[in-house]
Amino acid sequence: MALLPRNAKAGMEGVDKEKMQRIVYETSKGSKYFENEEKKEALLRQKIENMRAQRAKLSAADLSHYQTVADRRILELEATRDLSRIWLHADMDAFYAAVETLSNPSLKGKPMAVGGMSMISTANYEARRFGVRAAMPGFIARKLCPELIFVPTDFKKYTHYSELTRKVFEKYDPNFMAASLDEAYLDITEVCKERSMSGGEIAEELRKCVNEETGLTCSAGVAPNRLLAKVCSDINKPNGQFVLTNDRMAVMTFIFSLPIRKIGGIGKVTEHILRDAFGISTCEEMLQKGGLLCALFSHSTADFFLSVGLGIGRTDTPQVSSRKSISSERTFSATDDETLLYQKLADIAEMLCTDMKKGGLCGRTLTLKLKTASFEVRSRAVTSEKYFSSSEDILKYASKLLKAELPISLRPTLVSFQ
DNA sequence: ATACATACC
DNA sequence: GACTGGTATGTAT
Repeated sequence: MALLPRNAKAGMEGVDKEKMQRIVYETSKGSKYFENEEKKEALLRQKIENMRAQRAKLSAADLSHYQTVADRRILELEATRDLSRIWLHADMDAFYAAVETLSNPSLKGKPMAVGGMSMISTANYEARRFGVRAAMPGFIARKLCPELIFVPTDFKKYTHYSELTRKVFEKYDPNFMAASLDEAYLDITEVCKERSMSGGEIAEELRKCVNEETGLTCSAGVAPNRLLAKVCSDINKPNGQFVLTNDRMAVMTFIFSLPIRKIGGIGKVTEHILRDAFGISTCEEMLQKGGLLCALFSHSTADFFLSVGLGIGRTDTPQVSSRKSISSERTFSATDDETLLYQKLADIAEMLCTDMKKGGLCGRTLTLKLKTASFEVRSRAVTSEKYFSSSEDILKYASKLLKAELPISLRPTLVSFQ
């Protein structure tokens, strides 16, 4: 059985999900992509089996030891709980699609997706009712919704509107953290205090202001930390908000019934592992099974799981760290023509070099990412003595890496690390 | 340092 | 017919 694609998004009530699943399945069944997905799922099942076996091997003494470890760690984490800050997570509603509708109002009310036949990056709410969603290939989306309108991606436009929203965010928190073009975290503790307003009142005002400045709507979550604020912004999407008060009991009540998949950082795979190997589906169960988690996961992963169970997240404002990598990748139809592969590599090297020059960046490690015709992904890296940034250097290292892989049928990529 | 996986938008 | 692209981070070796 295939894994479910992604979170069911808002606006999907009263829709024939089974029929949609079947269309998605029928459309991709038998493809190279599908075969690769099945292979990955088999590996995941294997990994889960291994974890179940490890779990079964734990003696009563082990279990009691790790329970003690978990109990102590829970107390330590609880001691770090900070309820003094108010965080707001702002999330634009169907951002790219909404921007495109703004510049072409005739799209209003019609199912529409931003992207093309190979991939969709955003679907508006009308399209979501048909099961169309981000990260779905366009040709499948069109099967789900034959009248779907496709609009090509235009990052310049989205960047412009993103800047408008950021001017608003700045007024509430000059140090706000941009998470992407359409999402940001704001520490609104000070502004709440200065203006004697609640987090919810600030959120209402901010959303109204964003709407006036851009014509777009957004949703907001207000909570004592960023992890919770992010969960909250999704609750009353679109054009809504949700406030979680700075009260330990309120936080615990909220988090306990929450499915773990709602938490940022817990994706499809982690959800599957925790459910099938440990019977964990809600955040409360993270705490209840804390001993097992401490026994079978690394220190940092177990810590993350336990803090999720406690509803503890980051409340600090880290200074903006410099970027750690820059990459350029392009997927093309599979070929084993070596001359063509080198040509593609040169093109990507050129694009990467352009981006590096633009950012005034250079790197020491070059990673060549290869996608085979069967959708398998490989990476090969070299680290040089000195930093480099010229397209000649990039191509020199990349060619060497590619040469070692030939002969091969590829649809590749190129990455450079710092 | 390298390879690969996971996650997020 | 067709399943992205950019960045960060975790885990294992």
